[in-house]
Amino acid sequence: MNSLTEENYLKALFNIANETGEVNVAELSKRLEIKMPTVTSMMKKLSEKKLVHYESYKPLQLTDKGKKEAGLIIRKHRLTEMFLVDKMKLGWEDVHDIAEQIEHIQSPVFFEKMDELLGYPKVDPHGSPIPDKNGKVVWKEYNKLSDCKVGETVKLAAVINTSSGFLKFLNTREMRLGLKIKIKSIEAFDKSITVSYGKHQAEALSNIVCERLLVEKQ
Amino acid sequence: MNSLTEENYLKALFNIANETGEVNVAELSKRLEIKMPTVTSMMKKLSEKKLVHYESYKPLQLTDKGKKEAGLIIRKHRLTEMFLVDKMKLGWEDVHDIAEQIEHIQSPVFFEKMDELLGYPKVDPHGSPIPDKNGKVVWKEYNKLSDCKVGETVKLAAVINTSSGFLKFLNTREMRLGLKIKIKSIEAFDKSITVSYGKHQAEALSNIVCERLLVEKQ
DNA sequence: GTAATAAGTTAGAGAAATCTAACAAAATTT
DNA sequence: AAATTTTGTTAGATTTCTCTAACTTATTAC
Ligand SMILES: [Mn+2]
Ligand SMILES: [Mn+2]
Ligand SMILES: [Mn+2]
Ligand SMILES: [Mn+2]
Repeated sequence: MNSLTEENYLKALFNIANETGEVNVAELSKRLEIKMPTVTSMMKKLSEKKLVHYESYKPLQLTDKGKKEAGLIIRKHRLTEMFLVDKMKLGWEDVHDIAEQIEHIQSPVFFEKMDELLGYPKVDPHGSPIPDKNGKVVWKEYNKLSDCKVGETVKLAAVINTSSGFLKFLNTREMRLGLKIKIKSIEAFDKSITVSYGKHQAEALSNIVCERLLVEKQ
Repeated sequence: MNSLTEENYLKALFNIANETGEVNVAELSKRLEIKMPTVTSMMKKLSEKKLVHYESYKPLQLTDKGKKEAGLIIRKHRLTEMFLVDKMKLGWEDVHDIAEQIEHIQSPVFFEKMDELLGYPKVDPHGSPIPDKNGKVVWKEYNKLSDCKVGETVKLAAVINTSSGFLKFLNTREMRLGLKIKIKSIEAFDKSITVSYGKHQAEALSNIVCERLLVEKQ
């Protein structure tokens, strides 16, 4: 059994590896807001437990065992987020902080019931894939809205940044996952994009926003 | 903010006081499965935080502040149990261990939503009262089934022992809260009681069982 | 009312998770 | 290639929560 602290390290290792490929002590330290010497000693501990491959000055790597355990924690996190949105009617901007806590609950039956009630969902409310019961996760290849061309019609599939602030911004524009979006024009100067969707005929979105919206081409 | 450990001490103090009136170090130590010297030092700490009145060799007492905080944790516990049974379709014998963990979740909105979805319940699945938003709890006066007379018809209102084993036993006899039970006879020798209810015409219940069943007279 | 037992405290130590200060290695810049 | 900066490690201390051993106080038994 891993402690809550160890679980948070595993999850961070898994997430950073999925985002940037390689994980180093400095990045992990920044992500967890824990000083580097503390991270180093935890890496030694997780190495003892065969969850991490650790060698001084080398990039950090989860073992297969570590990947599986991390995947299962993320599974609990994302199932929880889905449950909170679908069954408890909380906003997608409110669920992350609660899921950060509930992901550590030890109770297979609790999460199996969640999964069942939700109808075995494949993605969470932010479009992130839910790892399977072996902790395995398959990422679909999406495009950033900022990489699309004028005239294309795309479907909003996922959001990269899941900060409450960003999600609340999307709420004000009535943007939801599954939304069909048409690219009307792109401003060369600042790469902002004007799109139309639903009742919105011409909504201007900054490049910063468009880089955080993942879409599927139709 | 109190730590998870502190919360568990507060809750135990509250529960023991409600069961037996007075709380002493030995009882608290037994309940929490923590050695007495550890309990003593935690009492000093909680006393510092104005949550417990502590004097050497005197009975332990929660302050008003301590009672409120304990009541609010128990509120979260019992709301959770109700949610797990009513909304997640888990058995009343399965929910306590999960609630023991979820009661420590920090998220007012999460528990308010639970309360709302449940329609502001007053009791949990075991018949225990749910403290209000100020941590206040009012116990109804129930009778033990073992104290009833032959010929009386009573309603099952609560169970005292909420161990999974006892609740599974009640399941095998199809006994639920709200059930109307008629006392048919009492065996003088061992104080076992024969009752009828639902489809059950004559079910013999040992005194040990009857002492754990709280009923309301009709 | 003394002896035995139970309950409670003090003292000291250990595990887990964190920190700061100082040093060492690696990468980057010039 | 030397200097500088970034990254990572070691050493030692701190906080929280726990324990055991030894001692003290209170209660119960005789
Ligand atoms: Mn999340
Ligand atoms: Mn998510
Ligand atoms: Mn319970
Ligand atoms: Mn209960």
